[in-house]
This record gives sequence, C-alpha cells and structure tokens, in this order.
Amino acid sequence: MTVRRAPAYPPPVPAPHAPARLAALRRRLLAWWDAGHRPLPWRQPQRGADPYRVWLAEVMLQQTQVVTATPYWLRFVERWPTLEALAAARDEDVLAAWSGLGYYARCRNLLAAAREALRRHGGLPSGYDALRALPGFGPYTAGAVASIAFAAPVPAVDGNVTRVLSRLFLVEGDPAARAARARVAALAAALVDRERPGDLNQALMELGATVCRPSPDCARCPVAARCAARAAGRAAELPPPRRRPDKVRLVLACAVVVREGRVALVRRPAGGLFAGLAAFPAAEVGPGAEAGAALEREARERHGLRLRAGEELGRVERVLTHRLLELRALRCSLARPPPEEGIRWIPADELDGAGLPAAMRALAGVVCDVLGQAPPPSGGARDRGRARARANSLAPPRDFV
DNA sequence: AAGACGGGGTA
DNA sequence: TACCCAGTCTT
Repeated sequence: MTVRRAPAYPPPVPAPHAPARLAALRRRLLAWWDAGHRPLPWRQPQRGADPYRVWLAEVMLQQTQVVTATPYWLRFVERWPTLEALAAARDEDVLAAWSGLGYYARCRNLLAAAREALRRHGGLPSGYDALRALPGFGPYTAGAVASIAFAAPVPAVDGNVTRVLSRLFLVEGDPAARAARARVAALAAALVDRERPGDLNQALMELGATVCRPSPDCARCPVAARCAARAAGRAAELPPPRRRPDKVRLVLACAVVVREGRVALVRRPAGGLFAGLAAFPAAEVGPGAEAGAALEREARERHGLRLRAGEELGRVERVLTHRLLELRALRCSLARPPPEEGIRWIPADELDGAGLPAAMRALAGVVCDVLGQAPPPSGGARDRGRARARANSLAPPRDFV
C-alpha cells in the first residue's frame, strides 16, 4: 500500500541475483547485527536517532578508524550538542577541535553544511538528494545518514561494504575502476532492506570492520556459506589492493618567532595542505633551496612579516598519504614590527591547544624542549630524540623588536 | 581516471 | 614497510 519513489541513487541497474538469495542474505546479516555489535557512542539511541550525531560520526569516520575518531566525536557532541550549536560556532574553534584528525576539508564542509542545512531546510534534510547537495555529502555519507538516521531505503557503500560485496559476489577488478564500482553499487542497491535499511547497511559495514577484514576471519562470518570468494578459496585476495602513487618529499621551513614568551601563529591559506588551520608561518623549501631565505620571503609576501631566519631548532618527519613531510623549525627574529592583523601570539605552553596540525604540534614539542620551555602535554615525544639542540641556544629566547 | 587531502591503526 | 580506514572534491 505504500507508494515508493525509486531511490535516486544509484542509477537503476538490473541485479542478476535471485531475490530469494538476497532475502536470505539480508535475514542473516540482520540477525547477526541484532545478536550483538560494537556499542559505539553514536549508536546509543538516547531519545531516538539523532541525525546530527549520526552525521557527525559519519564525517569523522571518513578514511578514519573508529578508535581514532571516537574521542573527537565525544568532545564535539559535548561542546556542540546540536546542529544549531555547531552552526553558531566560530570557524576557528571548530577547526581547532578538529586539529589532529586530518583531512581538514571535512571540517570546513561540516560547518558549511550545518549552516546551509539550517538556512534552507531548518535542520538536516531527510532525503538522499537533499543531503547529497550539501557540502561534504558524497554518495556514501548521504546514503549513510539517509538510511541510518531517516530510514530511507538507500545503500551506503564505503570501503568495508566494497570489500564485503566484492567477496560475497566475487567481483573482480580494481574497485576504483568504473566497472567494479558500478557492479558493487548495483549489488548494494539490490541488497537494500526496505524495512531496516540503516541496520542492514550498518551490518555490512560492521562485518567488514570486524570479520571480513583485509585478512578475513571466515570462521566467524554469518554468510560464509554464501560467499562466492570463499567458495573459490580467494576471499583474502579480493578486492585487489589499490595501487598508490609514490610519496613525494615535501620540506617545510617553519618560523619560530618568540616575543615575550609568545609564539607567532598564522592561518594557513584556504586551499592545499592544512587549509585554514592555525600554523607556524611556513615556506616550502625546494631541492637545493635555502630554508631561511625561503621562509623570509614567504613570511614577508604572505603575512607581511619581516623576519631574520636563524638557526634550526629541530625537525620532524611525518608520512602522509601521498607525501613525506619534513618540518624544520627555524628560530627567527623580527626585523621589523609585526603587522597587527593576521598574527596570533600564543604563549609557548599553550601551543598544544592552539589548533595546529598534528605534525606541527609535534614540532612544537621539539622546539619547546630545545628552548627549555614547558613542553606540551602530548605530541612529539617520539621526535624529541631527533631534536638538534645547540649548546648555546638553550637560553630563553631574546627576540624582540 | 587520477591526484590532493592527514593521521594513525595493524600485520 | 605496506595497506587500510564508515570518502569527497577537483582536475
């Protein structure tokens, strides 16, 4: 008797699988889900599903493991319990609370989407298409929020679901390529549960996260008997690993300007690495280039900051997804009075809470050690051994105008 | 289709 | 070390 619109996503593709087989899969997966799943905090239905909390979790969990995202989620809902509260927050506060979690465009899109949703819909919209139109809502997040928070019968295909379905139905080929993606999307669409779409989608993800992992534990799998890859003895080799481009080395010189116990921080430019975050004034050091000169030029051109670069206080290396990042801290003195705007002066012992990206927070730890300041309570411990302290640089800084 | 975008868990 | 993670956006 219910009138249903065809889901807008994915495009209708005929599923060559018997409805009976799909129904059996749904039944087993839901039973497995009901029999017990991880009690993650955003799954606690305090007073029914809270779309805002579901959404916040989905965004934080993009390319991020549960154990990493959880403490951030708890802090966010404590500080900004509702969509309205988040929309009213200051950008820099939210970005600072996100610092360390990575992929900072997620945070900027989160804020933009919160404000746009409130303005255009009075809250989070419930339909896939309306969600998909908001910043940061790709196919996965729109499907996850629509199905989990609003019970919309749409699929939600993430890395876990791709792996699970690739194995269950023996999908061959690079999962990033169009053919395999369309195949997985069609399977996920065919498998959607009309009664409990959110639970079925979560069951697939939970299975991928806890059982059908890259190295599968088929003995614990509720649908192992129906798994085509398992039958072929190929569960562990599907889907094929994604090939990644080589990492490019990036050296960033970071200015440590200290004035009366406070350190100069700027805001990173809108696009690119660490976009929008608080950061040390920094400059890329090309191959064969001189770090101090590059830093003096960049600080002057971008921030109006006239610096004289001095000795190196320490360095830190980080492996990012696609680059090898090396941060070199250079002590700098002010050659001219600094501009009033665009520079924040942070007490050295408060750098840890200033909203720096994780790599720069680690660098701050090294620098504080070298300068004999109170080190931040966390971060950088691993790098302290690499700090290249100079015997004559241990005295408190005396860099004044 | 390919690259940019962080940081950390895991084997 | 290599791969992966409840992906999205831009060339």
